[in-house]
Amino acid sequence: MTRKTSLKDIANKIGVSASLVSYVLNGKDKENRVSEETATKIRKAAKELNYIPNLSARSLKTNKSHTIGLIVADISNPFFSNLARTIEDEAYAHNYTVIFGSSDENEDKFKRVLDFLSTRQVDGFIIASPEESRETVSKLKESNIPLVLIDRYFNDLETNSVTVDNFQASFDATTYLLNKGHQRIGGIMYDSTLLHYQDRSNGYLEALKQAGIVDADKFLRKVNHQSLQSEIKTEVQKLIFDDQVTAIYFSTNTIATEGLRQIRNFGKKIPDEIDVVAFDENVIYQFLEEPIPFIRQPIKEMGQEAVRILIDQIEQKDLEIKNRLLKASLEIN
Amino acid sequence: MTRKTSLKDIANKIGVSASLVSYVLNGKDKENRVSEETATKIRKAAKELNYIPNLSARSLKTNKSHTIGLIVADISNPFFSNLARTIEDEAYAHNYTVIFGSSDENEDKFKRVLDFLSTRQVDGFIIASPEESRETVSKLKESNIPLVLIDRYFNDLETNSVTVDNFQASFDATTYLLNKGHQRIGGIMYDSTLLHYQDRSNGYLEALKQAGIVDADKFLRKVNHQSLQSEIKTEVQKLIFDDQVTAIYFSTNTIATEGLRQIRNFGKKIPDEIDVVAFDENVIYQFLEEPIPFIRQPIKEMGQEAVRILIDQIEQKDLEIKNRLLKASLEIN
DNA sequence: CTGAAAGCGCTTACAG
DNA sequence: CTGAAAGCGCTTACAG
Repeated sequence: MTRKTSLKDIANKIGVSASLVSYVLNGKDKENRVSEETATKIRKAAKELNYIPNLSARSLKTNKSHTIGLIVADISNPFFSNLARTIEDEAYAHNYTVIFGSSDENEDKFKRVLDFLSTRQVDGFIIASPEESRETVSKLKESNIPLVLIDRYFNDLETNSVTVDNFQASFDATTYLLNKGHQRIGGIMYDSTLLHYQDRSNGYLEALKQAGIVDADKFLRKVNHQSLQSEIKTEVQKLIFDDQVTAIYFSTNTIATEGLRQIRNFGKKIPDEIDVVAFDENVIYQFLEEPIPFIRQPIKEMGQEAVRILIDQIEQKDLEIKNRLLKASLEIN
Repeated sequence: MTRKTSLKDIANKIGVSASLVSYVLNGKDKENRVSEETATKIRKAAKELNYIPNLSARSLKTNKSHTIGLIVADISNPFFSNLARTIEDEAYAHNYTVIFGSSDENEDKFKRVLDFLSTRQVDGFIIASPEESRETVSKLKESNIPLVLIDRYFNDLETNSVTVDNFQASFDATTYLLNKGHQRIGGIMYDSTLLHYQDRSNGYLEALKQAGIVDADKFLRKVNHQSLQSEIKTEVQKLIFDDQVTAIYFSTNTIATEGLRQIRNFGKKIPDEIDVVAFDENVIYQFLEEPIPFIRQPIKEMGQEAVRILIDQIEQKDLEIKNRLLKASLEIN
């Protein structure tokens, strides 16, 4: 295992100083008035010696790692893995690399992942913050490391964020059902303090209220993350048989998948007997008797925006705090 | 933005040398006979000053980054995102961090990602190599950086690998259909030079041959990655209506999803009119009239093994080349 | 038990 | 147009 070639090796080979090699290989030959001849020789030698810069050394000197830390709830969740993919692409395009960690929606784990990645000299973070993580994020912000929240956000915490208008999307989804004539519309949501989930509840409730429905929350059901399957089963059963709803709004991908299974499990036809709208796209929708309407989040745009905002701040091109609120659209087949 | 505290800050604060601080904070105080008293003072000061080691500096010195480069076909593909998750967990458990890139099954992109990550001082790679990448992987191997292939492999290229017995799994799946009395069994595969896909074809063919079926390959269909949807539609149609098959084996997740859609699209009942087995698990199977049998890959084990082998080699604990062939089991509900 | 020193491979202000 | 030098923050062999 031979040592990798360094700047100095190149410098020695052609008899110039390391400074010149550094300037040339970093494209700063013009501004440092390196002669074209020397520059050419350097580039040639670099190629011949198969030079790969040592980024640890560069990092140490410049205090920049060109690495973004991405923390999501779970990289194996399709929403987040798709987000990760667009973030990867955008980061690579800017010559940044992505290092990731999953918080499992758990504040403790989140803190550990954050600490771990902080050690790694990341230049900035893109974070989908879990419940109860306000303090941690607030501290992170105070440490002045660039930071963009994605998907989730906090009130009264001035940070960059890229989110979707969950309220409006839920409002639209519910309105769609109302417009089809439904009056008894169930809504299944996460029992969570995360604001973006609350926005979904509120959008649903507001649509019902504006339609003049009294006790708008009487068919709103909250389920827990940990006991999702059993709770959804119970709630779907109650909504259908006790509450006699004619439609249900499922406020997340996971809830929809389980909810749809249960509706069929209870022998009800979708959409004829129970009409349905879901948040997020899912392949399974194509395996129902009829494809159902769903809310599509602009995942690509979210990832791209987050990376752009972050890199602008890392490179100090734009330090203004940005809050991008993107639109999620209801897709009706 | 104040400068982060360094080893020297701690050393100065309590009036010792940086060496001692380094020893203590790296848990080498015993072996370097640092006095318990000094050690305690150092640990206390480190905590007070909120010391975070600069890993770039450490990397530069030790030539180790404690970072693993993961290259898959596409991080947003469920198989790979699940794999990524187990790799993340196992890496974190060993104090390693994961940096990733997607090759899009494209050799050029693969090379670019590899070059890009190589620059980042990764200690080793876990790679799901795309078609035509033999040369690139071979060169990488010669550069002596630790490397584990996952999911895919090459003949006559001695590298660590963690793969699944695709031949046996396909054989089992096909045998399952044969045992149910099917004689005309279609098989839809990728048209690919990747060996693990060919193993799947071969397992299917071998099962048919052993069952005494002549022209075993007459219902074997190969489809292209890029025009998957239309080709599968055509092939499913031909298999059902021209070839009168009574069962189909779908050799990947993606092929199965589209294939199942098409069977239903052509009005055939699963499994009564067309029986089916698929490679890989998928939520959609629960949305069919009856859940179908499928081959489950031991994703967690694959990820864990790959990380363990890699780290053993990085840390030179075990330099022997390892080829782990794991079993994928047929799940029948 | 402790400290001084070298050096990892870069970048960059400075001098000429 | 070019070179010498300092220094980023660590680790570690060596001396005492």
